[in-house]
Amino acid sequence: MQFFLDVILPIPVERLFTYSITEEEAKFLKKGMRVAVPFGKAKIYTALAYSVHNNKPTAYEAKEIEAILDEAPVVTQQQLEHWQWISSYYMCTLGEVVRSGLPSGLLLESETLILPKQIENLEDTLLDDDEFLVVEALSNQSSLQIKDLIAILGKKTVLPVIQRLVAKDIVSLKEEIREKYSPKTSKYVKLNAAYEAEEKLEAVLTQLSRAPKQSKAILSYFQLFSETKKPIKESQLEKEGNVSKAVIRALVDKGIFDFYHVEEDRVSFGDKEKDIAAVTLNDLQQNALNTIIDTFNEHKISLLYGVTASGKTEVYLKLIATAIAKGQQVLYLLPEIALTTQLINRLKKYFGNKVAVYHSKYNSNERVEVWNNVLNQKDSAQVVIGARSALYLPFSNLGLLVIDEEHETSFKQFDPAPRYHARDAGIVLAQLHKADCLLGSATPSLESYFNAIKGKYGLAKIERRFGNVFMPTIELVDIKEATRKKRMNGHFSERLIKAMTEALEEKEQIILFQNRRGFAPIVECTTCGHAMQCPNCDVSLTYHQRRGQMRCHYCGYHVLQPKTCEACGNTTLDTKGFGTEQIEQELKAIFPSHNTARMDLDTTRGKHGYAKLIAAFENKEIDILVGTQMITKGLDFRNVGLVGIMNADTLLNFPDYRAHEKSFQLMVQVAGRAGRTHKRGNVLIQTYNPYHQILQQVSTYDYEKMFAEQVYEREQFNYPPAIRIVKITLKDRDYNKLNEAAEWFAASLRNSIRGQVLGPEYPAVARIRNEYLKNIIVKFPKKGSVHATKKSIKRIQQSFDAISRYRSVKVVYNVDHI
DNA sequence: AGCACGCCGACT
DNA sequence: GTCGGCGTGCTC
Repeated sequence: MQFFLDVILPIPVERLFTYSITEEEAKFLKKGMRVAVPFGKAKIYTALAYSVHNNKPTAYEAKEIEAILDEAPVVTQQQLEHWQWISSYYMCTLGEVVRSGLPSGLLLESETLILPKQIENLEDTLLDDDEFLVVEALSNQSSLQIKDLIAILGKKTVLPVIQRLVAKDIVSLKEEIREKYSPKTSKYVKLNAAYEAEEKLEAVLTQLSRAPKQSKAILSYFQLFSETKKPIKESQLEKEGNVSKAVIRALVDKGIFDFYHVEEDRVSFGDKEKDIAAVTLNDLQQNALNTIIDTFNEHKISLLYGVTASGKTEVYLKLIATAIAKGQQVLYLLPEIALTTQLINRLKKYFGNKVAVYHSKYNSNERVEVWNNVLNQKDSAQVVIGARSALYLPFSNLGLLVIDEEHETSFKQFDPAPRYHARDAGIVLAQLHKADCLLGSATPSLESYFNAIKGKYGLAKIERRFGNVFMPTIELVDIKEATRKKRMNGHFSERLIKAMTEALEEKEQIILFQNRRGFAPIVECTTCGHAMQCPNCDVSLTYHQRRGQMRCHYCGYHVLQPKTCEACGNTTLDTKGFGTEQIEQELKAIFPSHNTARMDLDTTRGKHGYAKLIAAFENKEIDILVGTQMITKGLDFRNVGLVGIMNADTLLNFPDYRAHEKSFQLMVQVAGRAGRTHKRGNVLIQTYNPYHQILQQVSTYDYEKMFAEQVYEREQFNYPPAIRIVKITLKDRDYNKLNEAAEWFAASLRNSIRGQVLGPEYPAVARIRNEYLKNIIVKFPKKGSVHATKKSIKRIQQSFDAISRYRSVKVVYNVDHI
């Protein structure tokens, strides 16, 4: 009897791949273990074991697996079930889900190594220049990687050289898999067992009378040990005991001290815990909590709608504590930008070392550690706080899922497949685990609120701020008139400057919101109107003042800013529009004696960039902070008296059916940064159109009205939540081929789908990285055949792929696209 | 996704 | 004349 294994490879190919295995392996292997398999010409890939069977493939000879990488599954059954749901719902392959779900530290790939075979005493005439360079490099190093060769030879095509050398039997090749994950160890020092008895120790100390540093080291060791009652790290003895490394080593050499290594969690926190019982809820919070618990008892999802600074977090804390007490795992999902140290510290304060963090700024090793801790149900990862990718963790005992800032559109993954929405995928995950699921927001998404008032979700509200602080006053400032009368100071109206001056006099801090980074989006010639375009994409280049560059935000193309207009040669270049950089600059001119800072993608790069800015603002080193979206999330600043929104119109005029909903949410969230304690805060919104319905609704915090109006509009124009949407994007370098292909695709869809097919149409940016884009939108009713519709679409793609002329056209699906 | 094979332009 | 560009097809 022969045995075979079907595996999931982390590649965008629909099917499973079959490998041959021995009977022994067949007995050992379980679904969810990793195996290393040869795939393609020579590479070794990590694959996930899916099923063992005896059906010999007929069309090909199955290869043998290379190795089994795990003793026990690293991916659980429930996870696989969830991943399968993601793959089918979001129309991508299971392999793509595996690729984005498994931390890269667990997904190893082989690397080709070039090893010397016979490089001694070679005739120089046997070798050409490239070959000689390789041989010479190999006489110094035991092996080379392909990337080394590229560097050594200074060119990309190194394979022919390698092949020639292999043919001449001078080098050999080897595929090596390297485990990327290495546990972190710490070096500890302990007294050798032989000296533990007191008299022995005294003898040693007398023996060391002529080595004062060494005897002092031993005394320091004992002092530290009696203080902490814990094992002593070498680094600790070095620092706190004030002992040099050389002295410690000398003692180890004498056999008095021993070194030993202990594996350590990189992501470990202090164990100081505050008692959760000390958190008291006010009546509003308590009511909300009770409502939530009631809905959980009905096995329903719950939506917590609490205004900004109403104390939603305390409600979460109580629920988390309950789940922990039951021994369950908890997942607390947040949008990436809201994952601030502020919030993490708050959680750690109550749950101490039960809290693990999982997000993209964590490196591969740290992620693997969290993964393993969750898999093994370790206490140290009982509460996971993370960004959307934390959904992929191997929970087996999930009791509570909290999705905070539920309305955030960044929960939807945009670029590589799977293009999943963490809120929706999270709800499915919770149902799979029969876990409680709580969505929280100060400005719920239309979808969730829609579900709540239809009774599908439970709804809990907190309608007042914690401590009865008033919601900030919102004032709309008409800048159309001011602009016409030339009474604007750059982008600042007189009203805003006055309010800022007052706030600064009161020693309050100010936040200014501008939803665009960079200095100015476009540099335009005032003579001919020409703006520089990106050569690879259909967008204007953006001016970045600090580097004096014109940059493309889509492909990264950049050039130095030209002095004259490319088109007409005039020097009348002028900036149009404005970003955070320019606001900051104007600010410095208007308020030269105050400290200003800017917070956007550019200033928060790196692991700690963000935290530093936040800390500086908290410590009141910064008076005025200019920022993008980033400042709206999860930050709880005590001393902000004024918030200014520089230009509300750029938000409202965004070409997207969600623009109004998003503007409302963003502005209310930004406004919420003001006056969170004691004094009532102020918000100024500058706009050209103060009578816009959304601005009116923002200024009165009228979510209900916004909701009713938007839902009505969506129903009228056939948009979610009334219906469902799949966006299909086709891409190709060939403009004509793309058009033809897109028409073909759309026509086929119209033929076979019950629902509306819109397009194909060019998106706002119709070319990116030299690829032309065209979108087709499919709208279909929620009721009925969501699954069937997707199946029909997939079927059409199969016929599409069979047309050889269209082979190069890439098709991308975006289900529930935002 | 990678990677090899295969066919056409700009240059050691 | 080659090197290297990327279109096309395949991977158990």
